[in-house]
Amino acid sequence: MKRRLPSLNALRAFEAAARLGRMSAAADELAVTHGAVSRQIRHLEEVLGVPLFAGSKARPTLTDAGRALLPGLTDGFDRMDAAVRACVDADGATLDVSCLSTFLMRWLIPRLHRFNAANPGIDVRLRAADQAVDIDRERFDVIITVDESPSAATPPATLTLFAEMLGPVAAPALLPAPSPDGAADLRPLPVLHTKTRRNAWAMWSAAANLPPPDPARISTEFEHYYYTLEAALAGLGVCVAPWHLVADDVRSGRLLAPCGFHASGYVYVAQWRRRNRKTERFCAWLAEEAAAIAAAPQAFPPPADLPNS
Amino acid sequence: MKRRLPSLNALRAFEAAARLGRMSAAADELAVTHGAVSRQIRHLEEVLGVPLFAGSKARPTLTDAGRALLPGLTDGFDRMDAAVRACVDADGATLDVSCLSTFLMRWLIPRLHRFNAANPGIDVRLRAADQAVDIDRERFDVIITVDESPSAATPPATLTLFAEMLGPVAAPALLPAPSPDGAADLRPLPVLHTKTRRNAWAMWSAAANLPPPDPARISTEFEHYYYTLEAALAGLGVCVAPWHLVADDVRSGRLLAPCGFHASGYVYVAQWRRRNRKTERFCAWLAEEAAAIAAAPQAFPPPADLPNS
DNA sequence: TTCATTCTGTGAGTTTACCGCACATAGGAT
DNA sequence: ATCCTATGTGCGGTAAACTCACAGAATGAA
Repeated sequence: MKRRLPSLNALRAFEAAARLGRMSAAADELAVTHGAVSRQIRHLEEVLGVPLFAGSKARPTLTDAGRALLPGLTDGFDRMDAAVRACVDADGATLDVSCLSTFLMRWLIPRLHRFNAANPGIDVRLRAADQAVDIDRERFDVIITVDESPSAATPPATLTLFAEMLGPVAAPALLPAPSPDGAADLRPLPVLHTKTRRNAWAMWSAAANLPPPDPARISTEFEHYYYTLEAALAGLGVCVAPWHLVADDVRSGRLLAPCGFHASGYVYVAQWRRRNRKTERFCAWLAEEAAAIAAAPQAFPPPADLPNS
Repeated sequence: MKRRLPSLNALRAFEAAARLGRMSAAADELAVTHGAVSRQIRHLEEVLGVPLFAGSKARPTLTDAGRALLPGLTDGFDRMDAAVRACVDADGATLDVSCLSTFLMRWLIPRLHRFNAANPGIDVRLRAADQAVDIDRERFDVIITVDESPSAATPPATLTLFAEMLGPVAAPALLPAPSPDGAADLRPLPVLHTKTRRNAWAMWSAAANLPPPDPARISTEFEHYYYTLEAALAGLGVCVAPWHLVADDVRSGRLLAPCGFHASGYVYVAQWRRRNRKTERFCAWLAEEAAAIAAAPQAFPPPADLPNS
């Protein structure tokens, strides 16, 4: 006897609302508006020909029919969810990674060829996401982000990659001849800012215990950190950059960091929900790569008055 | 941990295709085209990041991932289906009845008040359906139809209501004074036909062993049997009518049936899939009502040459 | 009581998912 | 070789589903 299921989306909306007791809560869980849930449930009631919720509009309660319907649906959805999880945990499925966009472009992608070479069977799918990603809702295997508020009720597994170290960098062509100790005078240089991280200079100055640059100095603001770094490389001015994003450039001499780097307080972390072979391999590789660039020249003795007047 | 299910419709399409082994079969089951199933599965593969079918296009086979996904989905959908069935079987739900439209209007609806009075807790929802209704696919509790091809592999439970008895009827005002034996001369009357049942006169003439009306006679064709009956009642001519639809009119004298009625071979039946309290009550009531009108005057001696020249 | 808050119901308008159609493509069978 | 069967896909249309904004109704606090 064939199945005769009503709209699956309506069933899902009802299941969430019935389980949580409120349509608004279901709307949150399903990432839709309460109106959408309300309509879906009404539609389901019409199709089935039986009221599922009753009582006051502000505090609806399940009817007998609703109570009869709920457990089977919850069970059914749970089983389907388990099946999907098992499927995407299999080795053949891609490894989905969410990552801060600048980190993605300047750190992860340049190194990823090594992971691919070592793990030819694992297909990595990258996605740039600069706003907070809800690891409970989105289907990512690993999320690389900065640890700001470790307040989640059930915190996901977390691998600390490294603490962010900030320091001013600029192209060598822009700087006057460095003094014998390697320091250079940054004061005359234009200052580069980034719209999405306006507190970069302030964070650095607090961490380095040095005054921020004079607001009166020539400055340019870019939409994206990636542009700012490119601008610094192109010799447009000096910007505050995280060590891990410029380590290769500093080591190769494409950028100079005359003031060294200081911890900003941010910590880069990789988070995951389910440990499987793919996730383990990737996180292990991340840890290796992170360790390889960990030695930031934070001990570099900065000239006392360099960055500002 | 919240669920992270991909599109439910895509999951359903995959489940059907994987279970049946062919996308076309899934398309049949889901009552969509094969293209729709193909797209849904491709979409699912993209979202999950894992191929589910492989092999030749003409004979796709499940991948390991697909095999891992299928049983959980089947189980989940089955549980949901069971929950929905239990819910609609509950007393609070409506009783959904599909019915041939003329039968609905001229037989079921006029009698339904008695069912409602006797079963105030059961809400009947009627739907007219003149083409064949697949009781396995549509969500009806009872389907009233004519038994034509009892060839279904797993025939549903069936209640025979009565055999169809056909006979010519006309309004008394249209007929000349009847002869002493109650017969009347139908020959001069216009003949009423129905588009959806053009074989009515032929069926009757075969059953009654009388010649069909002369095609040269004045005739009118109506779109729907209901109109034809109304036309006969209004004195527009003579039509072949099933006894159960005109019994009340004949008994009250609004229609005359000078030739009596003869079995057409069609049998009216009620079918259902799941027996529950509502279905039982309704079918029992149907049987009662059917029995109450069963006595068609088929023994009425027709004049040998009445209907035709 | 009265007001503020919270939650659901709903009309209007918009987006998007989904589907059908028609054709292309590709194995497998006779 | 040719037919048959089954899936892949571009295009276009439609209905489902959603958002928005507002209304209505119950709860709790002042």
